[in-house]
Amino acid sequence: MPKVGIRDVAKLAGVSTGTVSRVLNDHPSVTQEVRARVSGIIKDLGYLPDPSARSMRSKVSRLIGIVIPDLTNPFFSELVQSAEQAAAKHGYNIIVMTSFDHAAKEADRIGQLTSRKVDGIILVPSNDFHTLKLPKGLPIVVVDRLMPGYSGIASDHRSGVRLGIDYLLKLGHRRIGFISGPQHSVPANDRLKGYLDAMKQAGEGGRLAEPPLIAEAGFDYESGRSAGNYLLARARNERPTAIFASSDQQAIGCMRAAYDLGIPVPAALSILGFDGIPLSSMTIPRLTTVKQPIQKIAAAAVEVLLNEQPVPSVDDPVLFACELSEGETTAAPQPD
Amino acid sequence: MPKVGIRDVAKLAGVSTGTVSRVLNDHPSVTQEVRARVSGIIKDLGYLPDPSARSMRSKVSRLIGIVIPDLTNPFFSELVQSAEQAAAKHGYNIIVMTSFDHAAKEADRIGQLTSRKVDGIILVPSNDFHTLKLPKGLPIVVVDRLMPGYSGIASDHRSGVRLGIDYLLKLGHRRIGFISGPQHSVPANDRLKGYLDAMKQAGEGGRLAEPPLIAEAGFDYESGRSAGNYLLARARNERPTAIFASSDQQAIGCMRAAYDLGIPVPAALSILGFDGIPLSSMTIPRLTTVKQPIQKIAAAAVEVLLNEQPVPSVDDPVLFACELSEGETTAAPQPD
DNA sequence: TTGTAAGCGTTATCAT
DNA sequence: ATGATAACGCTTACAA
Repeated sequence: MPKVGIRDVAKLAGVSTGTVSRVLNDHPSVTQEVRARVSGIIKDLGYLPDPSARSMRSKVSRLIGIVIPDLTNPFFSELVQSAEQAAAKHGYNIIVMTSFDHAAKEADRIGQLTSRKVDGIILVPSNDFHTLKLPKGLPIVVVDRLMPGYSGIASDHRSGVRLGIDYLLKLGHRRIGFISGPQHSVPANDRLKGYLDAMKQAGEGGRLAEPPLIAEAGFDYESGRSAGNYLLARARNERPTAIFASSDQQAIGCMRAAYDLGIPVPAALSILGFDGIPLSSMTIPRLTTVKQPIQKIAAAAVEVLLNEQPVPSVDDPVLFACELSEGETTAAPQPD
Repeated sequence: MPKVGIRDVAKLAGVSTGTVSRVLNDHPSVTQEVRARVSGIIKDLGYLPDPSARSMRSKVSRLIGIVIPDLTNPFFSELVQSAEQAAAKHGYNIIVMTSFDHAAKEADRIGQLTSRKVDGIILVPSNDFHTLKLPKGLPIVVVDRLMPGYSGIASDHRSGVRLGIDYLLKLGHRRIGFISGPQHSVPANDRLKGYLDAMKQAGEGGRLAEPPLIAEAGFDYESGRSAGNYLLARARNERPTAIFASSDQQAIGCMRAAYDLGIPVPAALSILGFDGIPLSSMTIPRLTTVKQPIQKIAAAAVEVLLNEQPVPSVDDPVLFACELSEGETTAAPQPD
């Protein structure tokens, strides 16, 4: 069966290819009657416009690229899935690419997407993003790890952390430890700032966050575990009664550390995570965590790229509020 | 800066556009000298061929579609990531789509990919795949959940399970429970068969697998948990000393159930998972599991689509061997 | 409102 | 081995 093209449709409908094209693109200047007839024929013939030909003329590919550091990270896979959903609603499709947090790979991926003529790119920059020059002229929205100078969308990490700290304070904790993320990570720093702010404001009541109560680490499980070991390796009345981790994976690593040290959670140690990945509700005990609104972020990113939402100003990113998800790893502290 | 096209390259190189095109496509009939000169100009000008124009003429999009039930499932996200890697090596990109295990959505996605003119589709069918008609003429390789009548690539679930059972038998277990996957799932059934085979063969030594030692469940955490509860809700000398789950998530749910019942793992109960997702090494204690060779599967799928590997015959799928990953959830059984 | 026709940037055919 | 040129299937001025 010879493939059916726009001409076949035109011929059968008794109109010109131009009119068919107008119907295809919802151009207003087509009679209801003609539109109906043409649409009918299109359906009957099962005609599908060739996206390459379309894109070549119109310069619109209906493709969105998304570049993330690691699809294996549940946070990012949920982000991609949400973006796919949002894009599909608008007739767009998603090309995924992984940068492995490697700036060179990332630049390469972005180049590929550019030459693919995608209509926009959703980018979660690699951690050494500073090396990166983004192509001008192609709409790019930076997500999660905001970059100065580019419009971005993310959770409000800072106030999200505050949410968590306030919760711990309310439970009665005073020696609250913090596992921060990697030094150069923007969200990691925002979270750290949130912690410092909140502790400072807690003032005399909350013991000042001294460096010893802060451990720097990667966002991963193993780093969380060793950070936990570090924070817990001191006398009982010196060590934190609660630890706030910058990621759920860290928090789970920290649970492991506590377990290995024979410190019961939450009886002798409360642990709080950040992200709200599905995994967080599968641990034993279930992790209490600050949940990021991933779907909102993804939907907003897509809408910005499709101009359904104003492009956020370069120095004023769109931030979505986090919410606390109570699990079983937090409780009131034991007296010393 | 006016975009640089093939003509610009041709002009500067003092050749025709045809020759440039030949260089672009590694056509053999181009002098080394000319090829070098043209390539140089291409680099200098930063010329990137327009994929739409290319695709329109050549009918090749250098795009591969991948349709999976759920990107949030770590098994599938690793599959997608591996496929992206493999495709990139060949200059191909990946369009991801999620079916949410919904046949209608799945059909829609496949339709989209078809009209996108992707060069091939990697499909993990939804669980009610029987409703599905795959388009003829477009290379499709079915992965993981094999479908009778389509060429497929997967792990050898059956012998993978056997691997696990043999391991448990060797540890001394005889009452080995099994949490199966959903009834209509092909891999679930393969795993179940593997279990029945192995137990049968264990013969007198291994107690015959009666229905009560088998619990049917979804692949998810919650199902695993209730299946675990079911299997463990009996007198100590009646209940299994080891449970083999059909997925890691089930196994983790089962760990949870055991924990809630006060049954220590692995002292009083060994638990074995299946899949080998990253999560499996993060549990407390670390899960022993049968690991699927996801990367091999993804790479093979891509190569089949690109004709770099023979298309597996319709009734003889390519199966890759699993391997056992020893964790801390398995040990010799306690005497009754 | 609708038809006509000129491209869009390549690749492929046919000469040379 | 290379050049000239006609498609590829559609969108979009411009005309009618």
